[in-house]
Amino acid sequence: MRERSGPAATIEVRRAKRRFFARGAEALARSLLGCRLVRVLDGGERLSGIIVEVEAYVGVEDGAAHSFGGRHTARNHSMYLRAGTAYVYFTYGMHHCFNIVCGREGEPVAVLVRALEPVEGLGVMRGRRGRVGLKDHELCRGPGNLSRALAIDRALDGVDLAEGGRLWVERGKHEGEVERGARIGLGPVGAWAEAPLRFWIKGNRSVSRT
DNA sequence: CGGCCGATCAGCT
DNA sequence: GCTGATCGGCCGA
Repeated sequence: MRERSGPAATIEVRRAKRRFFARGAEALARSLLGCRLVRVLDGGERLSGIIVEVEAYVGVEDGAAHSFGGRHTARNHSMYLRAGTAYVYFTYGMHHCFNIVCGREGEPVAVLVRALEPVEGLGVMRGRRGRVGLKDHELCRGPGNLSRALAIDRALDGVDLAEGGRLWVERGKHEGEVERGARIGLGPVGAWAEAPLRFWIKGNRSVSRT
């Protein structure tokens, strides 16, 4: 069986507006697959990739979410801002994870973007990853790697994707099947550990796990 | 290929 | 003091 090698999606150069983000995490997660995440660096370099893997964190009832039980701290404050806000947090002492806030205003709901298929700026991404010999499909595979490749860190926590000039989403469609399964890396959070809230494009090589 | 583990630090108990 | 929405190197099979 042959792996697909073409791009995962057809992109329209149409920036996602507030309304696109203002819905539940599971619905947004599915719709983000096939969209393009675009990042413009201070120097003007443009980096982008097609979103191929996401996880939904559905709100205060979600035992695996940073906002579980209404927890509201300095770290997760962005989750309480309006839909379309970036929630970027630092974890394991060395990695950043990039999320898109969704839901109704004030509801701490978000989608974690776990992997991209690189489209623009692969050379810059490769340099930023700092590891030699990476294949294209490894550049943005995994939430920490994606953040590193696109220069996403806490400086972007709280920025508005529906307004901002350095980070946004372009609507796109993909043709592959969507698969779903348990989210990755969760601790003992009961039934929430098994909830099938991770979504990915079947067969795409940039997906972190299959 | 799969499991183990260290890195490294902010947030929380 | 412990743990984590991770990653990659190392080890053994």
